[in-house]
Amino acid sequence: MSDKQHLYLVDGSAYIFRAYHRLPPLTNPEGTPVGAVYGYTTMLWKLAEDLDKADGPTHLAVVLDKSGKSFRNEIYPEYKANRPPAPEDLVPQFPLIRDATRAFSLPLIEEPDVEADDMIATYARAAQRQGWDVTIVSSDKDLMQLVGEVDGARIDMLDTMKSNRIYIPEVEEKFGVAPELVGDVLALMGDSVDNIPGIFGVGPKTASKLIAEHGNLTAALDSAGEMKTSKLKERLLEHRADAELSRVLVTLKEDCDLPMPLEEFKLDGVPPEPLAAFLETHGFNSLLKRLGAGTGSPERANNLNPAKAERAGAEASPDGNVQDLPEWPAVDRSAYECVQTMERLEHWIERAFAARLVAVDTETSSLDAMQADLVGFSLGLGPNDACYVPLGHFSGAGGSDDMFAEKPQQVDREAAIAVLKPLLESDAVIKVGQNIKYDLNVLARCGIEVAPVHDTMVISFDMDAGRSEDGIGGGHGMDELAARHLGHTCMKFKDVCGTGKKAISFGEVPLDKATQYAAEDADVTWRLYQVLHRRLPLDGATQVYERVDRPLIPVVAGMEREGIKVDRAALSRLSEQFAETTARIEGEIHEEAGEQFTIGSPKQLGEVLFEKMGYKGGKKGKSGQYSTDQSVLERLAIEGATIANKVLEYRQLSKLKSTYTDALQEAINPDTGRVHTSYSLVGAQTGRLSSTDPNLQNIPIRTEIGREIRKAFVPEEGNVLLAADYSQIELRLAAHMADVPELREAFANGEDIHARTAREMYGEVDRDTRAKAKTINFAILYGISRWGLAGRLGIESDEAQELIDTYFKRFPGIQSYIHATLESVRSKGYSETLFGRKTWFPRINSKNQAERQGSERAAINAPIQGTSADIIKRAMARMKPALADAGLGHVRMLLQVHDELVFELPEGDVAAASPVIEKVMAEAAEPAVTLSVPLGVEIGTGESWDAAH
DNA sequence: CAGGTCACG
DNA sequence: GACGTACGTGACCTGC
Repeated sequence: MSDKQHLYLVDGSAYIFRAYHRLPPLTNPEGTPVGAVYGYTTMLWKLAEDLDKADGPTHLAVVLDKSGKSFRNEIYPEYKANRPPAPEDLVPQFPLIRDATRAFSLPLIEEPDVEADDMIATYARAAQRQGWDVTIVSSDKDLMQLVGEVDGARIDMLDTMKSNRIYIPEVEEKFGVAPELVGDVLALMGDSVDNIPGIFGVGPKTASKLIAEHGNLTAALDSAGEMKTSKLKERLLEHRADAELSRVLVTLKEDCDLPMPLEEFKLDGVPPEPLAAFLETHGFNSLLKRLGAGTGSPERANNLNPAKAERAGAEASPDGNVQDLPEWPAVDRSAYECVQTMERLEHWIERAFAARLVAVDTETSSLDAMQADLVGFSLGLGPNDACYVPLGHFSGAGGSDDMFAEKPQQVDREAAIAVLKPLLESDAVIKVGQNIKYDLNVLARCGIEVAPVHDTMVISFDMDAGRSEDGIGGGHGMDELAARHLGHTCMKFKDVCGTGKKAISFGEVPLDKATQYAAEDADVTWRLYQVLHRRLPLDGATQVYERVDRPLIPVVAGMEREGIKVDRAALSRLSEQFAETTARIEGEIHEEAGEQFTIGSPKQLGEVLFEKMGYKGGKKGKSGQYSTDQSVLERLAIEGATIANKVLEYRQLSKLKSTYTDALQEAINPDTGRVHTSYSLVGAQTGRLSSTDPNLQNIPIRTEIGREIRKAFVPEEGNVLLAADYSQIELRLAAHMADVPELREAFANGEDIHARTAREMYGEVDRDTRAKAKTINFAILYGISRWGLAGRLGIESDEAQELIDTYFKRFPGIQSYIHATLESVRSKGYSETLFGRKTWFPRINSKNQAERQGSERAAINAPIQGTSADIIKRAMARMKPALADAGLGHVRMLLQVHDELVFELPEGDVAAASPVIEKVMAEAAEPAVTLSVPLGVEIGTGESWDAAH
């Protein structure tokens, strides 16, 4: 046996985070949480036991991070800037970790302003130079750079949680390159935990491939020039500097000052007294017993550690620790538990309380949260650590209420809700959902007010709106997110419930299958949260998520539950009236055409108009079909085609009937008697909400007949509807953002903005010039083109160009705003609102002109439309507390229509509520943003939505 | 399921 | 030289 020295360096800080996540929340006799300490202690115990083995330590030291800044912060202030604070029941364990180390009489290295990794690297190299072998007790990927041999002295790593050694082959397997190139791979990948940028969109796979192919980082970056056009190429070229900075950040500092010479790390056995005292203090009785016996294997010894938790910990992921995210075990649907007894349910709920963060998903009988019955719910606590709790499953025909239906063993519904409620309402436990607004509504209808919440869908939207990965798509649905971020394919709902006529409700799904599907959702949601949430600060999206969108989730859920009353009888009368009129017009059209045909078919209509009847008109689009839209028909009408006017009227009425008067009656909820829309928080790339089932954001208003439909939206007896509109908010924002003094001044003075524009452009204001100015103003907001403006104004395109030139000359701020916005979007890939909301434009540099120009127009509009959306969202989030403060807690906010909020309130409260609503809306940008224009708010009230305008 | 059309901001 | 021609949505209808 050689007398070769072998130094063990324990990465204590990394270990305790992992132990914290892995182990159950034990407490010592004093009530201090000690779960992580216990894990740490058993780990040291195990190392100490190896003392006499061949490969065991002759020297050992524990290295801890001490708070402070390292050299990395000097070159990159954002380094580790997004680290969340340590969980509050881990904080008191840090000093205990030191106590534990001292109890083992082990040297402890803890230097201010030096990171543990650098200290470990320095000691490891120093020992290696002396010909010692070194084992680094850690699984930190950054440290893998050190692995290897110099002159017969080896550095390897030991992951005690997985009990495996990491040497060159293991590193090569993980990174696809030799250890000395690991830093280059890391530089490309980046690290969201430490806030190391890397190259966005380049993950471990691409990074190792590039480095393996080109040999090093510089060569890999240089190769981008020769690559075929691709996302990757763009990213490599654009973010080269980030990668180079990252390379410096991931490089370990190997020449720190050594606070203690290596020789002092010599192990001389563990004196039993201090250790015994420590074990006793914290109630680690089984270890204490082993110590008394002088032998034994600490890893089996625990009376603190419930057997189940031990098992779960050992099988489950390393943990929720970030460095190990890619090491999660694959989704294993057989690992999920179907909870069928109260005892097991209480166990899960206890564990969820301890975990402080739980993924929640409800399974129901309907996609409509306001009609859905709760069929079951799932909880997720970690990778493959998830359960499904069936509540309303049944088999056989008749439905869950059928007394003949067979029901599997399930927890009693009311009892389950009773134990679930404290968990879901606890301030101390974060509930994570994918589109959790849905679950909020379902559960609110069960009497549970879920809070606080996170939503993986919204987090994704706030970082990645508009982004589309090649081939995968850019949506924010769970299946897509799982594919994109976890490389996992989710079980499809239709594989569980079938599709079309054969579809069954989730309650009919057998429990084993239901458990696989439902618990997987919770598992995947938990994983997505881990991956996405920590990216928020890195992507600069924390502000928008925390200050705009996250607070909005419960607010919008509440609005959906409120719904709005519609006058069914009035809608019904309109439907009848529209039916009669369309029938009459249909006859007239057929007569004029000389044949029966389907007027609602653009194909048939086009053929009748342009072939049979011989009107002139062009083909359009790839389909080769005649266009028969409004503008075409209006042109024909001017040319004397009476049939065109009839078709227009027919179209208008059949649209109003099918989309509104018929559909809205159908949409009345039988339980509440009101119409409940569903808002999508991720529907519009710009950050606007969208409304579906039914869409209450496109209720007619522009025509007299259309307004009849608005009249059917009414308050309850004794109440009124109040509509509060931002006036010209997008133009105001344009005036602010583009810094146009004339327009700012006009808004400040309360002038008619289109008239002011007309005065600036034409020198005089009349009906005609004001109308033109109005068109031009809107054209600006939407990204102008000479042809587009020409089409709208009915002028030639060179004349339109002159108008545009005049506009830019009068308002040079607008031109430079557009220029600067486009330049920024071209280089960064995204636009930004005043509140930091990003919208990505992946086609902004497309070679396809139409594609590129389309992106350019959208990119000009997005900051303005998006800022407006941010502002009204902030107003919405503040509205309820502001009203409550004014003693108006009963005022109900019902609808949002982009620049308008609709409320229902007792008539007598209008005078008190109006100024509160106006103030909240007018001041909604503050204090985050101070606008140079006032935000005007117009308020109206009435006995219908129409009357409130 | 895509395309055309049209309702809204 | 052709491309399409104002931004953002959702619902309904027809016809493949």
